[in-house]
Amino acid sequence: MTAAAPKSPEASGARALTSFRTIKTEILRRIRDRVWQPGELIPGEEDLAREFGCARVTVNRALRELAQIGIVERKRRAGTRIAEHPLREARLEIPVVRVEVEALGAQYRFSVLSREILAAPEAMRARLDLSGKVRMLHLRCLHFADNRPWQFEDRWINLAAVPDIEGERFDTMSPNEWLVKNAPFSEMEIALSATAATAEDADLLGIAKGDPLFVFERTTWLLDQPLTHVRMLHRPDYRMVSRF
Amino acid sequence: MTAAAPKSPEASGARALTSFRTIKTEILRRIRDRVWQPGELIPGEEDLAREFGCARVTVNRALRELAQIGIVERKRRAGTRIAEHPLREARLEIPVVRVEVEALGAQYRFSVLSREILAAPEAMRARLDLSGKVRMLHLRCLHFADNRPWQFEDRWINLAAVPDIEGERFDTMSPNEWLVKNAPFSEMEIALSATAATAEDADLLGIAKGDPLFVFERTTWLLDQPLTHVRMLHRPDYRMVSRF
DNA sequence: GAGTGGTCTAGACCACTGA
DNA sequence: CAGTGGTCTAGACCACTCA
Repeated sequence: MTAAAPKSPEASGARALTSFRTIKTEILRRIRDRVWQPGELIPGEEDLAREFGCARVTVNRALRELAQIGIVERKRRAGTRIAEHPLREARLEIPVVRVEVEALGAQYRFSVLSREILAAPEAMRARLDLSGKVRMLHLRCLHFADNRPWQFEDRWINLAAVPDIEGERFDTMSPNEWLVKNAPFSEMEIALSATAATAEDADLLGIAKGDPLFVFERTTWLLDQPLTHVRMLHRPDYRMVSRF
Repeated sequence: MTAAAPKSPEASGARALTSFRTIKTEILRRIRDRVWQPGELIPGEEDLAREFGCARVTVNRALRELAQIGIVERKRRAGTRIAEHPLREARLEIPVVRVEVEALGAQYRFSVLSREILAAPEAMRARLDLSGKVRMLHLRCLHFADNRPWQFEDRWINLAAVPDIEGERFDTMSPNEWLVKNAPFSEMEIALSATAATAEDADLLGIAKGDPLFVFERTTWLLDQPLTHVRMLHRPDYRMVSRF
């Protein structure tokens, strides 16, 4: 018997019947059809592998991915059970503002309102888990779609972690894009909220003071070293959507 | 040689050195240290496996997970390259409102403002990819933290997909929790935005008309069958945070 | 202590796609 | 059409945890 050949009779000539995707779907079906109820313990990997006529690793991958999205909960020794409270994770695509604007068919433009290098203020040090004296680059930018203000960005960058950015003038590439291109990260914290536009916000974004703004804050790290913190304000008509 | 024993000399007695986690970290390190630059093609799985002294599957898992979070991009035949625009995904935990409130040390309470069964309005059918005559349950609920309004929820439920909910009175369990417990889903769409409180919103949430509200909309499906659509409004001081 | 999931190895076939 | 990633098999050791 060859390696990839299915073992179960009903699967003859139909690889897909024992693929990890098929197993995921079948498990979802059993949950939907109440064969397995929330909170219920389901058979172990070994048993399922025997039932599906596949290797245990294949069942493992299916269950691992279902656990990742919160459909089942797995514990050693305790086994796998259908999640009672599927505290699911939503995945949000983090857009590059230029790409986002251009995807709407609008013309993208940005402007750097201010640029200064200074010691990190206490609040920023706390937010980034930094201590001691830290030089940071503080930038304030406005992004436009067809010359209409689209997003106001207030960013702090840890120069110790991203030294190359100190010489950048951002004539053609926005700080956002420069960082995306040159400073990959492995960890991130995001916070979403709504706030009322201050007089300055309103002036910059071309809206009225007190109008609702969508706030997107993001902090990133690479291997425990903080890179940047950014606060982005969007006009009231902005929607962040994700389907998966 | 036993199955799990590492092959590389430096790994003797240190399994972890060739684990998929180690490989992920090492790849991130190389990106950080500019050994591999954005856009660059990195060695194939086979080569890396040889270099790290591990099986190709192990490298595969490391790279697959890095691709999942957008650090690298993979294509058959073309190989794996460091992402130029790491359009990363943010992961947001979707909270059960009761759990969220109780986590703050506050007392949770909810109230069903209205409950009606009716044919789906056109807008809702479109949103849920439904056609024809569809019976839906429409619910409006208010959630409290220590008797202070916390969230206003406007929900539509597809009775064909979740028939058992028709008899529910929601005396003790909120619709939110009932669904979480009884109607697992496999697909979801979320939309985040900010809006100004209408007079009714303001009245319900105990804030002023025009105050900024954080809006969280969610639609869920199980195996292509739409389950529910919900629009949740939060008071201006609400923040949705996630770190990973 | 024993059972379950977590992970690794070695080898293989296959699908896709870019040179 | 050849090379790369995608995935599967079979077998194994190990870590954690619960009874």
